[in-house]
Amino acid sequence: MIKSLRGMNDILNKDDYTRFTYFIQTATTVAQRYGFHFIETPILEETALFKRSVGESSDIVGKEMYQFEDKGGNDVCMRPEGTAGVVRAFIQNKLDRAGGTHRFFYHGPMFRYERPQKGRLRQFHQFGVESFGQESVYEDATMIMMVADILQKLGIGYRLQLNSLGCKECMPPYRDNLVNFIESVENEICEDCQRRKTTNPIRVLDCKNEKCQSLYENAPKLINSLCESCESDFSKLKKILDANNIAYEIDTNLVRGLDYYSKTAFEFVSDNIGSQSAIAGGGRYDRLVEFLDGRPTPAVGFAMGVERLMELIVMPEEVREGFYLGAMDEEAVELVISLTQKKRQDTKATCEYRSRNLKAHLKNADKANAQYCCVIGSNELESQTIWVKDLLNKTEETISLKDF
RNA sequence: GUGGGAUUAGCUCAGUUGGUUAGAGCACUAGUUUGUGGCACUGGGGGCCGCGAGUUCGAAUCUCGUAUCCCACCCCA
Repeated sequence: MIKSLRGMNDILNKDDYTRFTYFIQTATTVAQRYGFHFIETPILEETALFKRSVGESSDIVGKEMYQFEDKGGNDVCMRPEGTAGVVRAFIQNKLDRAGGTHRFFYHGPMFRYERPQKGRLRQFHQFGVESFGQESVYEDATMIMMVADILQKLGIGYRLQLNSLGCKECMPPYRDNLVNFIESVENEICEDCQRRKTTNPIRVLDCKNEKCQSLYENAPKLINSLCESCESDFSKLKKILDANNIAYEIDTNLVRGLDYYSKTAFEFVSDNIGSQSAIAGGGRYDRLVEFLDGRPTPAVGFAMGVERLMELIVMPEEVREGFYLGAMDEEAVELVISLTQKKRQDTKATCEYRSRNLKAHLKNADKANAQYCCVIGSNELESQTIWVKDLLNKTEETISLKDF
């Protein structure tokens, strides 16, 4: 038997597909209310796009990409995340030159060659949004409120972690400062941290090793080294979140794994889905458009992990809807099919192709979760009527076919 | 990539010190006398016991390999 590849799942059982579609519908509705519109970009992109945007020092690009040469000899990758493609499309379509604000939302599969675990798949789905052209930190706050809105509508509890990664003014000096500090304790830190020192020094701060953590207690903190503009934006952000009743915790060790982030960084985490606890994450990336050869354009965005959210969703109760039709006489089957077809123009309608007794039809209608069970037997056929029972209100009537 | 646990019906799981035709609940399907659903009762279908080797008279059960899922690390949504 041929099976799906490791870490790549089908979404086909009822619990999965109802949750998946409910999530996409809910998130789409919210994003549209915030004035975002749909964008779809290719799954396959030139490898260079991800190397330049996500960053070669990141694990995602360094060891997790589905990268190969296509038949035309191009070095291509299946997208490991969504932002790079949207930024590429933004620049390619010259929206960076058009000016103004451009807001997009997208959803689709992403690919990372990781060791699978609960909440960590090789093909997984993200819902994300990107906003271009807004320099204001209020846009960052709006992003966070949008995530909170979506989660609230889905009945999902969360903790929000917040940090500022600084900008090109305050980050580099801080980084040098931190590297100096790391060198001062270099002999005592773990191997991973020694590697991080050169690849991505900020990452040492959230090392899980207890010994490292105790050494880093005295490490310089970026939050205390922010420049005036970053400091003021971070205060504004906290203030606006306070004003809108969004609870958060400052996590000075929060470092997003993608190199393009600056200033605001945030992560929504859940304590109920195991160790892969990040359910949404995002932040500002003011320099990425320029990195990818566009005109400098401020931008901010986030992405949500659909599979991780799915099991947390509190699903609304299923409601009875539409019609079920059946025949109790072989002669009536084709009439039933035509009537079902007619009903489908306005609502959900299903029918049974076999002629069955009334009890069987009522059972079927119940299982199909229809509100109305409609049956035609020999009596109805003769009088050109149809028997209709409302399964919800337990009422029934026989009506003329003309009025059905 | 490293370490650990699991894998038996569509789903959730039993299965004795290795011993006859491998079980249950749910789900599916058909009936319970002829036109009234959810409930109940009675039948029925459905298993290469993950896959491949080995030990044995005999393996779901023991050994090894392999695949997948799960847990932790790592990483991140």
